Amino acid sequence: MSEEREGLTPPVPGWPEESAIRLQKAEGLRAAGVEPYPNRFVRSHSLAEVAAAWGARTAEQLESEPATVQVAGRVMLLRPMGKASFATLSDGEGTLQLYIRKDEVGEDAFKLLGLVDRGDFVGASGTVMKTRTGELSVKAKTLTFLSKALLPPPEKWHGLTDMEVRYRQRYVDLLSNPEVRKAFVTRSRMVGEIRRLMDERRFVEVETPMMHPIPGGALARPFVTHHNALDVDLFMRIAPELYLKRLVVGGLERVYEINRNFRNEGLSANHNPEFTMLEFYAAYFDCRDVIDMTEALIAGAAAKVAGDQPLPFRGREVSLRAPFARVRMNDAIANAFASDPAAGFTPDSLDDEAQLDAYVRSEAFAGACRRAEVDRDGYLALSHGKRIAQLFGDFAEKSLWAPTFVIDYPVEISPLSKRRADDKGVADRFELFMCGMEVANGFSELNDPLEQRERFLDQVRQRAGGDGEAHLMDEDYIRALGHGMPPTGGCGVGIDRLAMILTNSPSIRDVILFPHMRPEAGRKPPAV
RNA sequence: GCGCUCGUAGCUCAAUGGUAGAGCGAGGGCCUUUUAAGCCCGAGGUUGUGGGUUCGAGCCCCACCGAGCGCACCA
Repeated sequence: MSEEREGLTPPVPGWPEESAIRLQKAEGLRAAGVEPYPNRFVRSHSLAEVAAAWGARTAEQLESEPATVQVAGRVMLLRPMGKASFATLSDGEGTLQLYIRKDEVGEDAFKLLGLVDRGDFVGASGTVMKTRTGELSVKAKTLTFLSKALLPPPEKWHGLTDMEVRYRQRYVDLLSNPEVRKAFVTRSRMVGEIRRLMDERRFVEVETPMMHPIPGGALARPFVTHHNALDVDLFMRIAPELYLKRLVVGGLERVYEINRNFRNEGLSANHNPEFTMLEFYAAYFDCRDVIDMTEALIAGAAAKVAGDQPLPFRGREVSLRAPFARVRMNDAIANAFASDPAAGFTPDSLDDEAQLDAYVRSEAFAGACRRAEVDRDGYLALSHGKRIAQLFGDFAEKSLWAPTFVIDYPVEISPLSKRRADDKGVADRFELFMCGMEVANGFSELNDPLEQRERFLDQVRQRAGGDGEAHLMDEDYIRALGHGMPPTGGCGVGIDRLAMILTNSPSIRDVILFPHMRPEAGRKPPAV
C-alpha cells in the first residue's frame, strides 16, 4: 500500500499529503457513481430539533413508536467498529450521533462509508433511537454523501489553539471550537436587542456615508482612499456624527446607525482599525436624557443576552444592572490623588490653571508619574483642558471597573459638545467607562452655528500646531446648523467592547470575526 | 512604533549544545451499541526564513517574517 501512496501530490501546492488521500476518496466515490458534491439534500429536522423532539423519550418508547427523520451535518467524530459505525454529526447548532449498521444500510453503502472522513458532510435517513448508554441517535437506513473536505480538521480533543490560525482561518476556529460560535451568536443577539430597544423608542435606523470628503465627528487619524473618476481623495469615516446631526436638522428627530468606523491607529486587545459603533441622536434630549437612555440600552441588552447577574470578565466580575455610577471628571481625578497629600488639589482647585500648572511642574507630580509609570514630560506641553483629560486618563480611568458615567469634560477636548447651561467652563458631556474601557461617549450637541464655527477654527489652529487628530473645518456642517438644529442629545456606543463584556472575551479580536492582521508572509497583494 | 515571550509532523505538545519524539489524525489489519471507542503494524520533519558561532545548533548570536502579551496612541 505504501507503494501506492508514493508520489501522492496534494491537489493544491502547500496542502498536506492527507489532502491527496482525501481527494482519492472523492474520486473513489465518483467511480462508484456517487457524487461527492451533490446539489441538494432535504432535511426533515435540524440536529437540535431531533434532540428537542425525542431527547426525553426512553429507548422503549422510541422503539414502540418509531420516528423516521432525515438529518445532515459535518462528521466530527467517527467510531468504526467492523460491521457497524458511530458518527457524531454537527450542524453548528447541535450534534447528533448516527448509528450505521452494515445490515441496515446494505453492503454497498457500508463500503462507501470507508470513503468518509472526519470533516465531510453526510446526510442520513433512519429511525430515532437510543443506544445502550442512553445516547439519542439516528439508526441510518440510507446514507447520502453531501460534501468532501479535502483538508483535515484540527485535532478532535484539543481543537485549534494557535491564535494566529484561529483569527486568520476563522472558519476552522468556528467549526472546531463551539464557544467561538456562541460568542458571535451572543453578539448578534445583543445587536438585535439594541435595535429592538431603539425601534421601541421610535428611532429611525439610517445609513450615512462611509467615505467622507472631510473626516469628522471624532478626534482621530483617518484612512485615505481615492476616487478615480472624481480624482479626489476620500477618507474612510472615523464617525458618522456630523451626518446624523444633519438628519436631525432635516427633521429626522430620532435617528441611529449601527455601522463600522475606521481609525488609522494601533491594534490592541481593545482596538481594531475598523470597529462597530452605535450612534444615536434625539431632538429634545440633553446630556442627562442621553445618559439615561444609554444606561437603559446597555443594561437592557445585557439582561437580555447574558442575564441579569454579574458577568465574569478578565478575571473579575462586573454588573451591568442599572443604575450606573456617575462621577464628575474633576472628582474622579481628585479621588485618584486623595492618598497623595502632596497633590493638594480639590475638585474645584483643578480648575485653577495656575495652581495646576505649578503642580504639574512639581517634584511631587514627577514622583506620582514615576509610580504610575506615566510620562510626566508630556504634560508640560499640554494646555489646561488637555491636562485635565490626561490626568483622568492616566490616573483615574483604569480604576473604573463598574459601569461609571464620567461627566463634565473640558470644553477644549469636546469641540462638538454644548457647554453646561449652569457651568460654561465644562462641556455638557459624558463618557461611560466599564472594565477599564471607554464604552460610550455622548453629550448635548452644540447647535449654535457660530460657536461651532469658532470651535472648528480653534481646532484648525491646533492642527496647524501639529495636532494630527484635531478636527477639520466642515463648512457644510456649519451651513446645516445655520438652518437650525433643535436642542439635541447624542451618543456613540462601542458595540465590540460591549460584546466583549457580554461574552467574557478578553480581546476585541474574539468578538470580530475577521480581525485585522498583517498579511500572511509570501502572499503578494493582488494587482488592482 | 518600542519592550518581553513564542514559532518543532495535518493538529496538540516534548526534546542539558551530542542519533528530532509522543498523543491525536492519516495509511494497512481485526472488531455489529461505541462515546476522545479499543487492539496490532508500518509511515510521516529543510525544527518560520536567511546568515553566524561551534568538531557538532531545534537549543547560543544577528537579521528578517509572523503571532501573543505589555507600553504608547485611541473608542
